[in-house]
Amino acid sequence: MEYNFGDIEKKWQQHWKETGAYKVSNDSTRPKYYVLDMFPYPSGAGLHVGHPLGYVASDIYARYKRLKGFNVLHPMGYDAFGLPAEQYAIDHGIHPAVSTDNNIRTFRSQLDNISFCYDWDREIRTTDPSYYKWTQWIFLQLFGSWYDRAAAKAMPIEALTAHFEKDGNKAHPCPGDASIRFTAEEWKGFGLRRKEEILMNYRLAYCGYGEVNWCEALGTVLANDEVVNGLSERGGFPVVKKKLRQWYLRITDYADRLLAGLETVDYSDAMKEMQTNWIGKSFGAEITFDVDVPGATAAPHASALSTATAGATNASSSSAASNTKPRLTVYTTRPDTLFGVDFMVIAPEHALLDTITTAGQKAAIEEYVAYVKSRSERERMAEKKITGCFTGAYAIHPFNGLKIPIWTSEYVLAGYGTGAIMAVPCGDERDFRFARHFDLPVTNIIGEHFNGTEANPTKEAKLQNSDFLDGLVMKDAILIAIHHLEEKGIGVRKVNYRMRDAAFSRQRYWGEPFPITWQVDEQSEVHERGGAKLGRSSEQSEVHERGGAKLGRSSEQSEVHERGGVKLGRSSGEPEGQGGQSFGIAIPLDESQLPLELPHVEKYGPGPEGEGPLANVASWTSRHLETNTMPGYAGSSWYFLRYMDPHNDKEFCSRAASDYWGQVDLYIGGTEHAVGHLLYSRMWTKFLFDRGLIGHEEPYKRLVNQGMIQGSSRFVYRVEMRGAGNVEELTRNTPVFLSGGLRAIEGTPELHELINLAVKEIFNDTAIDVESYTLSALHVDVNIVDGVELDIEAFRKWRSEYANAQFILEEGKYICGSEVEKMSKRLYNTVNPNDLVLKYGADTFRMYEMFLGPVEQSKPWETKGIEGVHRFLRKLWRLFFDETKGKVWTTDAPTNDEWKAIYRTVKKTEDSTERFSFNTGVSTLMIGVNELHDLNCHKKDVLEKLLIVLTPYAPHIAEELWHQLGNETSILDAPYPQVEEKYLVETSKNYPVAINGKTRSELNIALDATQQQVEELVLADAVVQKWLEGKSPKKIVYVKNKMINVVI
RNA sequence: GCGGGCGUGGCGAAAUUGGCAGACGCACUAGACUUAGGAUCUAGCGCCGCAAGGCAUGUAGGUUCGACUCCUAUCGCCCGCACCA
Repeated sequence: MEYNFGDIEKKWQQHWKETGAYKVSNDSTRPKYYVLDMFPYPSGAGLHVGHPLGYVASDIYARYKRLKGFNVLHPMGYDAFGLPAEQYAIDHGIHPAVSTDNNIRTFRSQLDNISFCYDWDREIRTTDPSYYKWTQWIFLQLFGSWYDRAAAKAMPIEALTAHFEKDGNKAHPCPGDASIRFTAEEWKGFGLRRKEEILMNYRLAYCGYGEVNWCEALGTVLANDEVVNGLSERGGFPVVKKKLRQWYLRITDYADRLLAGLETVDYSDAMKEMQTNWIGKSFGAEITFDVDVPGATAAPHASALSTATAGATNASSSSAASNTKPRLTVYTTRPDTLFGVDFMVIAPEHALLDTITTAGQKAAIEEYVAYVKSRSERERMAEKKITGCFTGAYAIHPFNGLKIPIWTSEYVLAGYGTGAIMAVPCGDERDFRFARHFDLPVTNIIGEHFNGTEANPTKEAKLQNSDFLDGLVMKDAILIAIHHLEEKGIGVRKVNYRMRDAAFSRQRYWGEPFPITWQVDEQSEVHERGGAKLGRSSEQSEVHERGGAKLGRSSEQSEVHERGGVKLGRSSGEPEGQGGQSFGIAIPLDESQLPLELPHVEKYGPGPEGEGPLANVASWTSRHLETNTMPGYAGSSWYFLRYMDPHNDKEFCSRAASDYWGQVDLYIGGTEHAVGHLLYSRMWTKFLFDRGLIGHEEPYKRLVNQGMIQGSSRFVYRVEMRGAGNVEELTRNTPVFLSGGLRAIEGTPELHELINLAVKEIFNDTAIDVESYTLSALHVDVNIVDGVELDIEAFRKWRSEYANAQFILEEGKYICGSEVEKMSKRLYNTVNPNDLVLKYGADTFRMYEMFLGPVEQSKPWETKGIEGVHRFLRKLWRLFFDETKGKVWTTDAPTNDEWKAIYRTVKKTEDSTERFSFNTGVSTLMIGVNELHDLNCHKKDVLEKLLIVLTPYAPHIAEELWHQLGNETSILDAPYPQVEEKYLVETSKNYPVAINGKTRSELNIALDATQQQVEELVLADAVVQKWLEGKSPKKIVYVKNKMINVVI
């Protein structure tokens, strides 16, 4: 009886399906365990062998936990909204719903082939209205909530209006615009529109204008983590800054808790580090300096910047508009260096720039600002030139009254801190280079720690030239400096975050519609002018002038800092006029109107004014519905909850279900979601927790990041020749390839001669004489190469131009070159799991994926090695059945050695599985089978235990043999074997005996031997005697159950 | 530049707490069985050496009776961040 994996696997897959073997109940007395794979996007390309790595690992663990008696939730579904489907629709005219459906089918069949233990009754798709109904519902909860900073949790917006009615917003400063201040009386006096504008500045999901990452080619806005080096992550298209009306999530209010929560979860240090960096919390102070503008009395005129960007109206809020002297606020993490300030630098977009520029410097500043505008994001990132321009103005040092020149330079970013810095060249590298470049004097406040040629960012130096801070160690001076600043009323302690609020809308079709309608009241000019154009008017809104309440807060990258007076500029060449407008009142749909279904469209082009395609749908715009859709991460931010209660049409997830399943115990996925998906879903979870909708505030208890499977490319070497006998022409139609091993003698006369002879023979023409040749390496499909040996016939069929290819072989074979590269269709090094499952079976495939190496490590794929794993399964089979003799297993009682072998295997496999060391798990099973084979053991009692521990790795063969042994129930629920330690107890051990740390001999000694007994035995040993050469040892180290070391 | 990770045979790797380096597998070599072998089995397989033995975990030091493991420096590769004040 042979191991016929094809039939066996088909049979059991069918059986498990019919018996609902993977169905999971929420009602169980067993302890729960939740294993989750990161939500896949079903791409059109299908899976290659790299994709299922994490799925196999989580599947093994889920099956293992089940055998261990847990009620295991292990679901799968599809994050199916997204750009590629829409891009495909644009290119091929196929509706995203259709292509997505096709992709899911392909995906599913590939998954089924590998036999995962998913409960498919719980499958979810983000594109399903019964799913996105609840995405919309959660959005409405976010919209209807604000973050109470005092209580450090999200609260319903009604609680906020109650505060306003009572005390105004004194106790709850506006997170969106700190300049908004009002009393209870004023609040009551505001009209509806004004009230809504104010509330919008508090909501956790809010609408505003801001600079966003706009990708023209994709026609959409991208989140920060979707932009790589100024290009879109998908497709690599250029990304520019553009102002658009956007929805945002106020994730910044959760920054501290997202940071603190990392202490409570089991993620890799690298992952925690990435998230921590992304959040970018820093401590420091904001310091305000008086500014002296020589010769300035006249009202500010239109500056270079505001001319270039008509939308930049924020200047109206800057101090320029008032009659008071201008003041400059900087953010610094090093207030201890206050006396080392030699100049100030403000961002070229800084609102104060026009105001403080002196008449004499005006032309120079205009020229500089124009230069900065001309530089693209990419250029700024690529070449870090030192540039800048003096404004003519001076800041006044608050303690010593010195005049500090104010410069502007692009190295200071408008989006971080206050958009202005105090430059301390002796302690900051960039400041120092700037000072050097412009020949500015450098004050040394750290004495010998500063060598005059290089800044020293130390915190350990004792301060000098620093007035009241003199003699203090810098790190101690920080708090003292802040204290003085606060006392003087010119500075304030300040925590800053690098993270920005998350842009939460896309100008696209294939996403969740926002359950929002826009009401445009009688006061709104937008209404009169734009009708359904929903605030895309190209002219200025009057809101600013009227109320000064700006909704124009923050994109993810460039934030409007009202207090610091930074205004947002725009790159030149963009349409004007969307800055800081209002856009009517956002009215949430009633819960009963959900889901707001995505209407069918035939065309996917942008709306009349650059909105998403929904703006072209009359039935949509007539209802004044929001035309943006939600971004890819909306549906994936809470999906792990839906799996717990997937068919609930009353709630997103019942509290009973989420309390039962709780956190995801094990979450497996790639690192690419480190700062995107993981932060967003952590925030959503905290929000749902705050609002009492779930009982835990971290979604994923343990996160494991699988490594990437790289491709192992194969190359053939085409020989291009010149010479007599028309060889060039001949080899053009009949390409000649040189076996890779022969490259070792490239350039030698031997190879030249070899090629010459070979070509003469190939073309049967003695007139041919090769004068020179070059080799060019070409990628060849790895699937027609066995290890490194090319299948010549398959190669000739691979491409028509190689149909009559000729080969110069070595030892009758064509050997390919190889190189590890990214796995990619383009490099012909992708391998489809389907092919391997067909050839070796799913069990072999699963085990080989694991056998490759540690799950978390990246490693290249080598198909050849799969045969070792396959041989192992066949060897296992032969413990039960012989090809000719048939059944060989018996019910005889096992010997002690056999028990020992099996229990050792059980113990080590369990240990490996528990540690996620699946590669050693597989090798332990191999060792076990090898041992049983050597013992010639075919005993049922032993083999049964082997099968159970094998089940998570190779379920089909385990189930088949389990039944062959006469079992009636499924092995999937068999009890995991208990190790009987008595068989593993040893009475003696073969100790390695080392001389000076080097193993020289071996001695079998009883485990309970004493030091003295051991010393006697060791000294009696012939090998030790030899090494001692008659001397007596200095010392004999004896570590029980480990080793013996004789020190001479 | 900053942060994190990793360097072990021809290859993928193992060594869980500082205790026999290279388990397990691929590839390779020799042999057996066989009509056949891309099946199976047996043996070998880090490097140098006939051997005794020596040398070996990127490199150089250190701690220790003992170091792949800990410490210091250095080189290389991978990942993340990158004017963050």
